[in-house]
Amino acid sequence: MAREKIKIKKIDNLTARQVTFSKRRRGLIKKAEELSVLCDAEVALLIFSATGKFFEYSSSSVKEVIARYNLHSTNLGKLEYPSLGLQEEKIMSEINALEFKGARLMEENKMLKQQMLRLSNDRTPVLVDSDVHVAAEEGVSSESAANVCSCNSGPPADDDSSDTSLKLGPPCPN
Amino acid sequence: MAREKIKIKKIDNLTARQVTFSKRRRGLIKKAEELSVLCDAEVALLIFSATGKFFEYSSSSVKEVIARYNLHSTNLGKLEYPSLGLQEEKIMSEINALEFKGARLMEENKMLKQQMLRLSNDRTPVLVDSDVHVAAEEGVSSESAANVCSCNSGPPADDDSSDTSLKLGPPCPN
DNA sequence: AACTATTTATAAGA
DNA sequence: TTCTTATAAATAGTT
Repeated sequence: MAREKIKIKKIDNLTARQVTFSKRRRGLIKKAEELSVLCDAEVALLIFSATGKFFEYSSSSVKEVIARYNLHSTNLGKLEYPSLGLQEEKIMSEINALEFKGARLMEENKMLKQQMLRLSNDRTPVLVDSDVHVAAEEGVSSESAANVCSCNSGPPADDDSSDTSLKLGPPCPN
Repeated sequence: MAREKIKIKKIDNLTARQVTFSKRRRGLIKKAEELSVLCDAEVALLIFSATGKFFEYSSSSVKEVIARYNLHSTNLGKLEYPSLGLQEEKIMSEINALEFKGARLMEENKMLKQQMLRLSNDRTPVLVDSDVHVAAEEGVSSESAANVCSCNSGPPADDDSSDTSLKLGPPCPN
């Protein structure tokens, strides 16, 4: 959208892609904030870079918005429970919890398959995170299988975290 | 950003606010999609209008992105609940279905870990979660590659878009 | 990180 | 809501 028009497809050049990611991420977050302020809307924006770095914006707190999302999708979505009284909220919580577990398992599943691919393709040894747990046995533990994704987790190696405009909800302890 | 420059504060006039919401929401979602495509990023955007209408965009599925978010942040508190004496068949079957899906995923993940362990034993030693008992049974059928895909585009969502259910492959015997 | 030539987004008005 | 259009913003390629 500047010197030349571009096609919306994955940018081949890595450096160019990272630069564009940085620029557009800022622009997107700015616009998300403007929308929420101008129109009194609740907005949550979650972004994972290709290398696994995480960025977010939320007009309130991400957890709040997600909770609202869950209420919306569970209560108003596919399942129509016409006569559910308020006291049945706990059932909804249970369903939410189960859906969360399912989503987590899918995520873990995805990562396992990726690891598997690497294992079967690479000749070089692959370091596999040792605490990949099935996160649904009993209360989902907090020491999740988080950082199995390509990049090591650790403190974000922020290459361009010169962000000043992020209004974060709850701090992200990662 | 057009005929006149505006201040980023809540728009007083209701109609103007709604019009702006509509326009900017579309623009925001478009840019979210462009970011995810151009830069190979995972993006989820949740929007609630002031009147409670819900809009979303996600490069994969919202639940997946939220699951990933949860891996990065501290897990939500366990949603516990006392015994509910519910009779609602629909609810029970829904819960059963979710539990079944969860069990399947757990089982599949277990298999994946076993395969991975076998694979790595055949090659270079790799550190694998220890609570996987390698019982080397029948050759785990590789099942459908169901959930490996990660980037389908969310719908442009002009009204209430939904689809929020877990997408699982067809049931399998193992 | 800056700089701009251009493309986009969009505020007002119809 | 949709379209039009003048203007503000965003941004692709360059330095």
